[in-house]
Amino acid sequence: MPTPSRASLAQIIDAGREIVEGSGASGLTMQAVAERVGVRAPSLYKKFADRDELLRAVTGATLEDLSVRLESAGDDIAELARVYRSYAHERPEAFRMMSTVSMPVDALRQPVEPLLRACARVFGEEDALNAARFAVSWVTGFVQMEFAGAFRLGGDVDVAFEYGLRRLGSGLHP
Amino acid sequence: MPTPSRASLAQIIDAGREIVEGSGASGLTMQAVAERVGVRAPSLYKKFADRDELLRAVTGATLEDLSVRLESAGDDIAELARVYRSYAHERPEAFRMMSTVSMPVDALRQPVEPLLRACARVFGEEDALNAARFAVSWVTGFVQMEFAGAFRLGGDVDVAFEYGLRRLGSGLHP
DNA sequence: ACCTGAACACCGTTCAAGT
DNA sequence: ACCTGAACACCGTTCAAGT
Repeated sequence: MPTPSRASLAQIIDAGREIVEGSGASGLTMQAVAERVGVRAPSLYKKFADRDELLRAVTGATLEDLSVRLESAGDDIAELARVYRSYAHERPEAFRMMSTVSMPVDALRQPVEPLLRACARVFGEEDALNAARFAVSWVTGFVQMEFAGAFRLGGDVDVAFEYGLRRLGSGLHP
Repeated sequence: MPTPSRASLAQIIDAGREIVEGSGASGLTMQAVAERVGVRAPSLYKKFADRDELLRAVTGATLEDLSVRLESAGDDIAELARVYRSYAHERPEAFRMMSTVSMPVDALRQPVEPLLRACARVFGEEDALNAARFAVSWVTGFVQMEFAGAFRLGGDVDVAFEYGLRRLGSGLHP
């Protein structure tokens, strides 16, 4: 007779996200997820082809989370960058996975949407994509180097970020 | 009686770099390195405390490599960025490790030196550090998103890079 | 001094057998 | 239908025993 699955997909993903926040991506093992969800590791293969698919699902949830955050950030490019960075500070491990786990294109479309809109408003449709790529490259790189400890040798990092935001502004406004 | 070690530190690191280029960081196992160097895995622990230390050594070699490249790139910020990106394209896996493996501060000092000099020349000592961080954040983020496949949804990536370089220029020149 | 086999704990993954 | 124990291949790491 049909048996309902003991752990829903959403439950598994949530468990995964909690583990990531606590022990990083390397702590996200099939066994750890299974245990937290009250099941044995092999059962997870009913929902995910392999660990990589689970990583993608967890990262996908992070991207959706971030999207919501950015949506409610308004139309200002600088403000979007600040919200992006503060999200990264809030969930450093999840943030890392965004650039570590290779995601399908569709998952990346949504979170860039707000920035794309902001850029289109300021520069017109034509330059929007290039401008958005410029901005997103800078902010992503900044946070990543910050996390990598590359900004440890002097100067205030928050000041450097605001400096960058100003430069971004004058870089984008012709 | 004293026995000379069968695999030098340099040989091990070189073996590691070759493996990385072929199979990525995840392929850089103690066993794979040991085999390529003609020794058993436990022997490697004579030279490295653990796998992480080996990863750092390999990444350190990459950073030195990159430094040499950048040194011979001249004093132009845009040119430095181009050289940086082309190095990343040449050794994508090694490049990934630069932001994945957590490195000691000292290892990061050398490769930024040329950019720092270029920025000091253009903006003076005072703004050099902030300007360098702005530039390095952008170019690092750009290449990383390029590798992550974030730039797959339209537009030419090379064009976007040159666009970014122009924006970087007008962003940095007040 | 350096190297090794054997062992341990821990992975991901498969699959036949259970309900 | 879903779940599981057992098994396999593969890790990192330790250590006593070999030369």
